[in-house]
Amino acid sequence: MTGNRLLTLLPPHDLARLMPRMTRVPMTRKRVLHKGGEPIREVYFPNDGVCSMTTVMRDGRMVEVATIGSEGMVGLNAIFGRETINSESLVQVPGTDAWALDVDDFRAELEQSTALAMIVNRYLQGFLVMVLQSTACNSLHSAEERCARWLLMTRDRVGAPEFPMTQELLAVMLGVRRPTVTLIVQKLSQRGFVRYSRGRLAIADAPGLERVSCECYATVRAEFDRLLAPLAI
Amino acid sequence: MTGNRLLTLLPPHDLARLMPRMTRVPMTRKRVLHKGGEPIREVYFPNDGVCSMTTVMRDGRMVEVATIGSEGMVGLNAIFGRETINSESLVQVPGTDAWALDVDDFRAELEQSTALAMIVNRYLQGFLVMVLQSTACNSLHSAEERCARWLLMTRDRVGAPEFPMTQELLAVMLGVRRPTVTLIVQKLSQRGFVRYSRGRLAIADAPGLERVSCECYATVRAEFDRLLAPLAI
DNA sequence: TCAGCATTGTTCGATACCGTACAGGAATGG
DNA sequence: CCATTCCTGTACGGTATCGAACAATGCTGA
Repeated sequence: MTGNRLLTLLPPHDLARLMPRMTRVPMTRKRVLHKGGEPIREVYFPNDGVCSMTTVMRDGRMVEVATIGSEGMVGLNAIFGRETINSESLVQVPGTDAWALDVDDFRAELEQSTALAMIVNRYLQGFLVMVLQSTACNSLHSAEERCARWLLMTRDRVGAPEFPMTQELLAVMLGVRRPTVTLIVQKLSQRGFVRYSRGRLAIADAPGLERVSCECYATVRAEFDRLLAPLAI
Repeated sequence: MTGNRLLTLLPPHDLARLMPRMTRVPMTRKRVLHKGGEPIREVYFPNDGVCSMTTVMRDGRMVEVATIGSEGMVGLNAIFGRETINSESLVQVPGTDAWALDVDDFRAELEQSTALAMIVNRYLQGFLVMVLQSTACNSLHSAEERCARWLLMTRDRVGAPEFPMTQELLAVMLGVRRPTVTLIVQKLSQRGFVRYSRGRLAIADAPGLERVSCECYATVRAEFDRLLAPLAI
């Protein structure tokens, strides 16, 4: 049916009303879901794969500010209105598809369905914690720690220990240069935590990887688990 | 009356209903408004001065994740409930006082007053943009650029080009060590952008400081100005 | 099969910042 | 007025990461 965690939490009745208005869009790599500066037309509920919300600086440098997978939605700020904020969202790790919903439909549904409003509210809460933690993380933790964190987060979201991932993309995620990523990945390989070959990354020793990752991984994950636990709704 | 921008935006009737339930708390330096891990009891609307929302890591290292002054409120996440998130809020730059409001009163008022809900919603929007921008900023910009940005932001919030500020605090704000701050401040002094002496910082050449600051200063400021413009309510 | 492209590996010097330690000056409180 | 505490300046070697090339490898499509 759907692999998206927010949609899964919806009561069947609410979900049934929503489904006819949603379309499937393929989660192909590098697909741009929201372009910076353009109004949001649709919001997306990924069933798998991973999307990045990025900020683009004036000099063209781009860096990830938030990661979104099946636990959330792309275009959260549509709750505030159609205007975009200074950021761009795109698919980083490909998946099968995401549910796309027109912004107006989404906003209308938020009014009608208290369940959806509550779920989106909880996701917003988790999203905020994630971004706050990332802010601290980026100023205190090394590129290696953050790399390990990102790989673990991605594994959780794609639901598999192996996924396509170029070092170039990883460099954008972490806000470092690509050669730095090469060094880090080599280091992680030598210690047996990951295996890497030409665009495919496999996590070989997750507990080991978690040891070299910073605490931000566990913190954010615990928060999402708490907020999006089925029973809590 | 009040110097807090959110309260000022309230219609007189709504503000009048709120005032009797608020108390003044002095904005003395290092005063802790929300302790990490403890439930939020009150939210605060600063009239002046600057507060920091910080994240504390397991090893004790602390770093600022958001700055709050008279343009906002401390304890925004009370909109989600009483539970704290993994962060601590305290006064960084002293001011005269802030309005304190009991969380339950705040939440009740959010239900009753659509004006307050709308204003808080707008502040949330700005807050999110600020934190997202900071995430990117922390991973791309140098300590010097971020320092200049922080000083300009602080000037805007205290409404004066001179304010008390130790290098130790500045180091926590920026997530760097104190000796690094010493070097940066010396550099900014030599170029005539700031004057500094024992706990007092004065901005001598704001346009100059803005030139060495990263673009994040202007971006976030423009966003808050847009969102909290009186006419837009 | 081969050309072309995307991706990865590697080098180099340069620089920003760390970690730690210590010393001196200014404010503060008894 | 003295002791203490806070704040600032400074030093040092060490490390992470930059910036900018260039080489090497594997994929892909004509």
